[in-house]
Amino acid sequence: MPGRTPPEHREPPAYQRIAAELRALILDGTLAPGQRVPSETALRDQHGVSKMTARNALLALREQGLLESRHGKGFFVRSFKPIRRNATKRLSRELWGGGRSMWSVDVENRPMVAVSEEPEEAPAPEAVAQALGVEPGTRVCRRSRVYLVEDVPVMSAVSFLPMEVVANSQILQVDTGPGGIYARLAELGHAPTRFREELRARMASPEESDLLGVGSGSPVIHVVRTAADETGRVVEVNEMVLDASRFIMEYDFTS
Amino acid sequence: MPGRTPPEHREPPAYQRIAAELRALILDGTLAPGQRVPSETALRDQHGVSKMTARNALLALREQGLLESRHGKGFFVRSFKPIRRNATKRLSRELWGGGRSMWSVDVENRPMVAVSEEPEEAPAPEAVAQALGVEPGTRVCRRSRVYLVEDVPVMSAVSFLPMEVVANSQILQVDTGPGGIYARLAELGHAPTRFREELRARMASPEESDLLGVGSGSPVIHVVRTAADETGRVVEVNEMVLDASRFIMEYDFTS
DNA sequence: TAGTGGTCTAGACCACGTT
DNA sequence: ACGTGGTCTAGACCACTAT
Repeated sequence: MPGRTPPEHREPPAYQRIAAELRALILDGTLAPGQRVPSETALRDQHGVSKMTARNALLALREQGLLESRHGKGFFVRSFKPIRRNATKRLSRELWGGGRSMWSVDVENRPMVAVSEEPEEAPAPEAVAQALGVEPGTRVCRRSRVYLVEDVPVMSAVSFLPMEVVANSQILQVDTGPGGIYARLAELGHAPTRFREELRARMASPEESDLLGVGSGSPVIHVVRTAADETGRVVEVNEMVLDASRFIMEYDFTS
Repeated sequence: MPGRTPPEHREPPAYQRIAAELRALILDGTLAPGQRVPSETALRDQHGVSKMTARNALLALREQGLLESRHGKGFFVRSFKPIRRNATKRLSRELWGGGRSMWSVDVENRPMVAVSEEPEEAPAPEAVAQALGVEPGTRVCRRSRVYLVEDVPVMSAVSFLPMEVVANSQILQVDTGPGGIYARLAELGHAPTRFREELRARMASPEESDLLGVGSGSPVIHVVRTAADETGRVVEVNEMVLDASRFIMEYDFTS
């Protein structure tokens, strides 16, 4: 006879009870962000369950984004200090006067620094080629970079630009100079003025969770920004992958 | 002596091998969306592992959003037929002429129908009160609804509107009439013209995965839309939770 | 009744990180 | 050496769905 706890009518499973208990401790602040939670063995002893059941409770919370695990160290309460990213800066002040926003915790914007790879000439992926209006496989300028906040990567971005536009410009250098890509595009007579951002949320792939340092099973935000100049010519396609737990995306617009 | 497979130098765990195998079958279409994948016991026999290990492979894929499970029926390949939601309709045609978008698969927009609850007068939650510019706890009009596509819920939305604005209007009825809330607000002299959407992605809470019918561990998109009239007065705060696997969010804007 | 997923046990060994 | 998470076994029983 296995030592099962006698199931009362419609009792939730043990791992959920344990998870709920920890969840409460996290939400009321008893377990603070960054802090270690009781280990698998500790929970096993405390609750008189097997190690697997204790572990299941922790996994459930990790899946819900409340915990992260570090091999050999423990499970830790994840902190959510969101970075506000407002794509429509020009409009926002005009419309809202700077104030008034939900989730207004932690607005102090810590600096975000970009670490760029060497730009390269590469064939355009299918979808990018279509957006740029070139034949699939056409060679385009590819710029890849990772953004860090407090030395941890929070976002990766890959830009694609048509070679005819950027040829012989500083955009082909690692350092694009003051104002970045967009300033250089403006000097080339292709100032980007029209933008579209397409946005999805999904689970991080193994590579992405590795790159962004988030646990497997964490969500990411996948953004494709298409930028066109005044004539409607697409001059940049920028594919971004963001650690969803660190960002709030803001868009302002009018009727 | 337990019957472990002898670990070669740096071999990936068995459940990951099995998961990778299934993943490949899904990605190359051998296992089509909606189709059932081999059961836990089938995988156990096929790969000579324990049931728990087979199950772990399936759970990993579920966590990555590739599978969903139905108790007593099986694990099924999830289908991704995205719904495009363009919040900035007015601008989009103007800027992009209707065409050109990434992820352009499955654009045929299946109709989305709303099922509304009876509107009610309720105290405004903290954040909502702040956005509406009223005292916390002030009673406001609360409209809750669920949106269905092909009879499955894909999004829930709760709107909050100031009582002074909507008093004695059709907005307090279940059926708001042609054009919906915004048309009524316009008639009341408060046509919403300025919008902000704040957007986060995170794991679904247990209640949300229940409501949206997504497996535990699926991501949702959490949007708060703030709408103001010409004078800048906030006339609606709309909190939406979307099944992330079903939506592509589109925003168009200018420099 | 049979097959499926969901929970659970009581162990085991491995890999990682710290002491 | 020790504590931690990560993987795994060989069973068991429960709950749900179908036949």
